[in-house]
Amino acid sequence: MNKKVIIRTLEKIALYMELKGENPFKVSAFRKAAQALELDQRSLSEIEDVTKLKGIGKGTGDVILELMDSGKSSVLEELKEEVPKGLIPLMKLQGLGGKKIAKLYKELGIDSAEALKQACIDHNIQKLPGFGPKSEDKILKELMEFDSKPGRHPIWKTAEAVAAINEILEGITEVSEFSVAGSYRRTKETSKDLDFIVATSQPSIVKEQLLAALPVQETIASGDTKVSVTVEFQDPIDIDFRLVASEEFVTALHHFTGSKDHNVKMRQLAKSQNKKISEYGVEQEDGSIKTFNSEEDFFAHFGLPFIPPSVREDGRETDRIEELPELVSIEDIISDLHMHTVWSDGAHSLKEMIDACRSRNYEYMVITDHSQYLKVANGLTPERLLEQNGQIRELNKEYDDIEVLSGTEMDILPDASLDFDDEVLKQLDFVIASIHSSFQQPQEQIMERIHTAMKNPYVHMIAHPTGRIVGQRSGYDPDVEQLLDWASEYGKIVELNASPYRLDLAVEFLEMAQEKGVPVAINTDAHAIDQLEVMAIGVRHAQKAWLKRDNVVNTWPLEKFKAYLKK
DNA sequence: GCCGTTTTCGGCCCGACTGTTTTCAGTCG
Repeated sequence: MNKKVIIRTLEKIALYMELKGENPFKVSAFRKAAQALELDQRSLSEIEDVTKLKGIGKGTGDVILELMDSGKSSVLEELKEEVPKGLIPLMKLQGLGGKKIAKLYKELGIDSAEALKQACIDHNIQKLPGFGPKSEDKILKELMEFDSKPGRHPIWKTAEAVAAINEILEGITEVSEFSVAGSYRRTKETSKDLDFIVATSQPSIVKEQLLAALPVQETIASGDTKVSVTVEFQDPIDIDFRLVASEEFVTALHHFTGSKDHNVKMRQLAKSQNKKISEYGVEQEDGSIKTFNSEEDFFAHFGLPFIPPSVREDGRETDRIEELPELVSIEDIISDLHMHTVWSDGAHSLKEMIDACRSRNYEYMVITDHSQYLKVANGLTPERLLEQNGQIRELNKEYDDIEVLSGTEMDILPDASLDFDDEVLKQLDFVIASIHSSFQQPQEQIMERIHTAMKNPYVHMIAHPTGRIVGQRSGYDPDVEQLLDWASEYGKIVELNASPYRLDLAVEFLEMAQEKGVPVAINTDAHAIDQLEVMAIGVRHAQKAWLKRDNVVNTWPLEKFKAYLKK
């Protein structure tokens, strides 16, 4: 039995129990059991006794054992008899939870979205105790928009919204300090909404100014400390602003940066020290509230080093603090191995890219323009490539503060051949191989193409290994585990493409790469000078996989890098 | 339902906002 199926079943049981109005702690016990399984790296067969896992006891353990045994869960089946299936999707509606939905079912027999809609139209909802005209209105509106609402927003879209909001907040003089928080600050690849913490002594003025400056589509909530709006930038997106006093800024920022699991862990830790964390500060044993000047101080108060937002995810980060000093950080990055110039589809010249990298204090860099197959990108023929190679070698002599290496981003063609002959490749310092075409091929063909590149002794790195675009396309679906095994076998580097459009490899695969000892290069794939900045996003994405500095190629000194290429 | 070198019973993270109430439950993050 698949572990994922068991996890989903436990979560489903929790959901049904919620709809049945079960004790909320019992409900969360099933969620915790699901999480315990999820967080355990081992496969089911490797776990000797599931009930030994923290969070799994007799009740949830029995469910798991039954599932492993028979593939069924009698607990879930009984619940399904009591609770109609049509209630499940209603949980997604804003403002409706288990209890209210249970009430709608018991009192009005509502068992589907369709029935709920009709009840709203017939004004039967507002007659129920606990509901009123406003609830009825809201539910109907939610139901109408249900299908049109986008789920999660990819980071490359939210980045634009964040930039626009930052600009607005900078322009409000009553704002003393502000920061984006939430999943965006944790560099999740998608976000459901955006959170901002705004420090001010005049919340009502700031609130007014904000609402006036934003393209507000709808106001969801508007209290003294919280403003929730749906804003229409490119797509509609929900944004929460928390207006707090200056001294509360740090604890509010920590609280609303999350994740939820991280906060739960921190609060448990605080409790064990007889303290209490809230967004307003840390309540001490004597009842006084302590506030902080920085998140560093906040963590230090609990005896912890600063935990970067990017790793505040599943709550286990507080147990991994000894790994933090080894975690790759932006200061460690001394090179970028993948970028384009006007020779192919880039916006800037060789010299301009070199100067931009010098101003970032890189010790070395590689120019990697596209190869001839990619006609739309003005890919280089062998002749042009060798001409560029010559120019790079000349230019490199002019600088003593940076080493400019000559490379290519060579296409792996649909027929599993490579775009350049070995005779050409051997003249280059660094060869990237990547797939830009025929994404729809069956996995065996895709893997054959990748295998060709892996086997070639002159290829050093596979770029954007899955070809995905975050939140838009899933790429060409390679068998990543096989790909990493080959990389390990043939001594190749895999790329973490830092472009927020790609973030390819994804976090789970980066973890896998590190486990297998495959070195990762974080590269910007910059097509213009300003895109060199996405290195910071890539590094934070790498942190989410707990990549160690030593496993990241572009933290290596030039000599070590060159030695690796030679072997 | 799960957990426990203070505990086998009594907790389980904490607080704001809304819409309903007339002091609060439900929902959300």
